[in-house]
Amino acid sequence: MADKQKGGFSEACETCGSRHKSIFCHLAMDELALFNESKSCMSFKKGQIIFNEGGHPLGIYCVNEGKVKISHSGQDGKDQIVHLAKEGDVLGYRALLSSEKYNATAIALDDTKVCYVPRDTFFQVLKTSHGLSLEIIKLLATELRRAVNTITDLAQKPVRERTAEALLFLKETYGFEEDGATINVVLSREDIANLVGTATETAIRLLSEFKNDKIVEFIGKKIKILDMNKLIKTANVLY
Amino acid sequence: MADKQKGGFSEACETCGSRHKSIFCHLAMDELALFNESKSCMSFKKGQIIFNEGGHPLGIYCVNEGKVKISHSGQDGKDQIVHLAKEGDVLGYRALLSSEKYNATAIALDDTKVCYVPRDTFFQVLKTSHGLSLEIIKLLATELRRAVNTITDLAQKPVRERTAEALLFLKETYGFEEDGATINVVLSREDIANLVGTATETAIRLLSEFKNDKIVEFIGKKIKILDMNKLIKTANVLY
DNA sequence: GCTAAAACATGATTTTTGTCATGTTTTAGC
DNA sequence: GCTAAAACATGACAAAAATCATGTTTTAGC
Repeated sequence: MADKQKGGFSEACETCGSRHKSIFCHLAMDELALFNESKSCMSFKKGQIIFNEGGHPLGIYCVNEGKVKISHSGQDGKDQIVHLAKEGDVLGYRALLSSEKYNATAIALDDTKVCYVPRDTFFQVLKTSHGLSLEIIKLLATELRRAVNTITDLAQKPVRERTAEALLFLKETYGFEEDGATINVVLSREDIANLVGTATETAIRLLSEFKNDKIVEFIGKKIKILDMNKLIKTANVLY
Repeated sequence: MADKQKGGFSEACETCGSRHKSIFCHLAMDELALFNESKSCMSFKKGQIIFNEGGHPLGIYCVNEGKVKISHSGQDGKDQIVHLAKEGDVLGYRALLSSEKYNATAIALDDTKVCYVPRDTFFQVLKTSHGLSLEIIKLLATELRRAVNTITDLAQKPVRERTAEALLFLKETYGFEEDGATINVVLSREDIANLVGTATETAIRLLSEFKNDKIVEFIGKKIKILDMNKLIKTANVLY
């Protein structure tokens, strides 16, 4: 199990660096203090489950460090990756806010540290903080727009374009290494396939093609973009 | 152009029947009065555009009567239908809330009556009404879950299953006629294809197959479900 | 360092789906 | 009611993508 602790790596919510990147950026000091009193800090090793589809949400998770994939399971058990989270991202809020079970599973892609804010504290602050409501509304609205764009892509674009687009998305989400070209995340080919929405073999083949076309190069388990223009062209997006 | 008027078919927001089905169900009387003062009533004929992708939202639309398709345009101009609205639904709120341009176009499927609440009034009420914030959050959260499920379907299910599912969705959204079997909406084959996410010819072919399999029957421009069990099985969903 | 499992790779084949072509039916406007 | 346009339909074919099979490489655990 994950290491659940009150002390450990944790610092106070009031001084937390991740906060400024999150929906809690505008909270007042006394509201942050409420969070701080009741929050737990948790560490998850690579591959560990943070929460599970079908489970009941009892709080929200704030990613402090690390990377998390959020995937939704189809009928035959095949996963579709519907979100990739990083430091500053909040997880599990959608289910909590609509009083539903988790509609997806969150798994750490890296060693990950999260702060867990229990349900009651979250709602208590939500009740008084209109700013938080608005931040949540904005976040949901943005996610919804992204989802609609993904729907259109899945319905209309061929797998090759979507695969190229996925690489651009990974770059947007996790950025580059110091070399300014290697995408800073490790995903298996299966994960990439589940992000693109295709068979694993197809994803492998297309990535090999991209390599042959000198669009990308594989550096260990990471992908380095050699020709951004070609990649954008292959993805068929305005950039 | 649409007939924009202050009087006409409109009744007061305070007594509007559609309100109870909408996110405005918990508004106080004085808040409703604010809406009522500033709202416009508009009528759109079948096929008319209510708002256009890329345009700037200046208010929200409350559907009073009629049916509306909301579609997002792909690169090659092919539309993807991302939502179907009916009485009580609110349109255009996502773009307004995230201060973005419209990400989709709304077109009347029927002769449709809407109430238009200008931006400022909406935000004024939103500022004071915590209940409205929560309703909007719930609505967005529900839409987001639906979108995630659609994404998984598009990525994983074959067109035949998705087409059957689309018919079930149309039934859920618009219900049956008095006969208890005919889906109460008229959509062209192209619209159905754009809802399913497939080519028009493929949608036509699959619907013909469903007819041959005695799953559905075509009554004029409407679709009658003859064998619900078979349809559910074809859609491959738990129901 | 050895071994089993997982991940990656690639070929062959089949299935699914889209595209193109063509013809018929229905609808809307004069 | 006539006519043009749109919608519907269907066949033939091509392209895309999934599946199945098999082999190699890498990784993780003892």
